[in-house]
Amino acid sequence: MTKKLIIVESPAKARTISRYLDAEFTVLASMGHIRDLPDGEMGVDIKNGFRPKYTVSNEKQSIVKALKKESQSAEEIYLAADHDREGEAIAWHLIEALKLDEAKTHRIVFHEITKGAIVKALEKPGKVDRKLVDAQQARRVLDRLVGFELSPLLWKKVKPSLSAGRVQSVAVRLIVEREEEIENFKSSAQFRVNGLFIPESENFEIKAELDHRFDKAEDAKAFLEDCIPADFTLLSSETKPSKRSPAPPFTTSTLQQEASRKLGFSVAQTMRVAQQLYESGLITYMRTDSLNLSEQAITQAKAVINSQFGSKYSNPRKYTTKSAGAQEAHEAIRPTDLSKNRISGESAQMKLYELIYKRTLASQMADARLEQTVLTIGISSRLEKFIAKGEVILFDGFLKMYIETSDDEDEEQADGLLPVIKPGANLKRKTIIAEERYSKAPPRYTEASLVRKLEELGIGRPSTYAPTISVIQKRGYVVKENRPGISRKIQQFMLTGDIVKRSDKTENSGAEKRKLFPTAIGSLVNRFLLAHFDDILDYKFTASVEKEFDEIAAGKIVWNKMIEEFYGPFHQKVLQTEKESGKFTGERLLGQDPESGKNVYARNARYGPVVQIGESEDDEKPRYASLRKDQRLETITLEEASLLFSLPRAVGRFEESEITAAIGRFGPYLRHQNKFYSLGKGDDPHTIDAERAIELIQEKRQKDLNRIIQTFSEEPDIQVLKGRYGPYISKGKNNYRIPKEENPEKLTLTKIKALIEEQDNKPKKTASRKKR
DNA sequence: CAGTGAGCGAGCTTCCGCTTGACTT
Repeated sequence: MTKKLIIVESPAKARTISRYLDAEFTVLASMGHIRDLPDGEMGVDIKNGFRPKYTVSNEKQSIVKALKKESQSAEEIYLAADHDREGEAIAWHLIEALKLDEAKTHRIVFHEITKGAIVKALEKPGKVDRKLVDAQQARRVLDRLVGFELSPLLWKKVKPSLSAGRVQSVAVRLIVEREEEIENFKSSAQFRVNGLFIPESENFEIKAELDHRFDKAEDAKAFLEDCIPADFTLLSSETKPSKRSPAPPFTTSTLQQEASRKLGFSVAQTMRVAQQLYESGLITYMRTDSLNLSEQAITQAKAVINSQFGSKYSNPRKYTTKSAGAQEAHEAIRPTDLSKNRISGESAQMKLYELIYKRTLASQMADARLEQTVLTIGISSRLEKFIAKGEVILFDGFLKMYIETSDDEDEEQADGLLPVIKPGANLKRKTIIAEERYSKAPPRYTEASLVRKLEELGIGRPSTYAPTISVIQKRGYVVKENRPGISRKIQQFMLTGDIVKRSDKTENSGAEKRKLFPTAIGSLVNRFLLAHFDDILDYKFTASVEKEFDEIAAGKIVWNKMIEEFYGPFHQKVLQTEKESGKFTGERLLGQDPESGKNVYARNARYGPVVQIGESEDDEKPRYASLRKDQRLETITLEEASLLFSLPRAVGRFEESEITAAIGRFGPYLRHQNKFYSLGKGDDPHTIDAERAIELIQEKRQKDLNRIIQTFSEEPDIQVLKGRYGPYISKGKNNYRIPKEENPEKLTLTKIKALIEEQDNKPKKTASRKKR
């Protein structure tokens, strides 16, 4: 009975649209692309104009079948995939795979899901733009050729199962190069001087910083001493108005960044929660690069702001996208109903919704008006000046709703209100402090800041940011980790009363939380690819091929011609690298071992980076030692290598057995009678002596003894122990729960055996189902 | 959990960009 069929990409969209239309319309979803290149082979006929071989994957079979059935009975078919390159291709694949009759098939597009927009789109149907489809084919084939020729090369030259691609390899490069920048960064210290002053006849402290920083401690100290007899006078007081504007509404990338900074969400978590909100109809589509808000949203925002804060807080705005390669098929991410300021549901959903709600409304609010005041304070004994900066909010505007955060950790913050005082006024000095401050290396990437960088370079799309971040971690190129910083001494001089006192302190610097670090294999693959395929690893590669895709879409060049021009030289390089270069281990000659005179190398081996004494070809096997986690193949020195070879080291004897010290996967440890004892921060495996080692062993034994609740002479394998999560039963390497109602001290051996039996046989409890 | 590091050779791995469930734990 259906007469008209509309096909969109997402089922949530299909549901909404069908609500707006009469029963003569059926709206179905294609669930994204319905066909693609096959999984297990290249699927591109290189000799015949790069003709792609498209297949319908198993998981899409049932969708295609359903769409086909419905389309055969429909009088008119409207293909309403997104209005961008991929959407156009989806529409074309639908025609091909469903064998649609061109005469009754139409292409329609809309950028917001409102009744008006859909009706308007239906009124002027068009045809699929084959040139745009060709541009998509070029994109698809290029990515396949690059990925499926470079990856096998890596399997041969570096390690099996690795991968390379236009997007992921650049993401890894960014992280490797940032690490190198940090490694090469030379931190320098300068003395910053801050003073507290009180104006005459005022009861107010002014914090001011000196307009000069001192390189040397003695200069900083001399300055403070000069300040002892000095008079302080206000030289000038300048006030000027300023304003601050709200941030635009969210795109995928900015949502990921803010959710990471404000809520601590990973990129994948943000997308998972956003998807839930989208499917519940609470927000618009979450994979978008558009800043656009629909007319209806802007109107509703205005009404909500007017009624909640008054009309002077409202300032309807339209934002335009600046980011490279944006395709703008959707709206910005916003609540579907701006009158709903909170939702019920899981905590993560509520938090993310609130973030989106506030950001959207704030983007439609008035600028904040501020007044900035700068006071300049002169010193009678010196030429330098103290500067105090103050900022007062005259009108809060959007700040009432939302304040965007920044990645920059130590942004200068202006103080609040400063008193009105006249130039020429005298000020009393309270304390002046000169403190050493070290310059900071560039920050390591977080998942979200890496996404921002990729977007800036025009690499990847909203739908691939999260998968890309996860694939480079899955391949082992990159790890997300916390790392402790190092504490260092800070020199500080303080002037109070008439005395300059030295008062040093320590600060912890360089501690990292959930940051991305390159692994040994990540750095190695990056070096290999850069050495042979620097053009593809070029940060501008995507931008330059995108330009050609645009030319294909404009009909200026033919798609397979463009691919041909790329593939020729690329494939030559693949062949040449395959033939001419051997296995790539990143081998470096560090020098000679002073004992044997043999060569010392650093290289990547089967289980990761090692240092090696002697040649692999020699009859006598080389000696190996693994690198520590904080050491890198590219930078390790001969001295560091010889230190690694000094482990495992014999420390002494205890109870007739040898104690050895070494560094393992979990840090430094002692080994004695096949038992392991972790070394803490205070002990170094290279220098620890027998006395200290025995002390540690006995400490650990005592601790273990305290853990024992029950043992059984007839079954030495079985023990009842106190653990981190309460008492438990241990048998060999397995652990077993003790039911709450049992007293662990009184458990009999028979009862224990029954518990073990019971838990061995019963599969683990299934987790409670997720509510929907 | 605290080791390994060679080579043989079969059979496997891999890209990016659209979109959701259907599977476990």
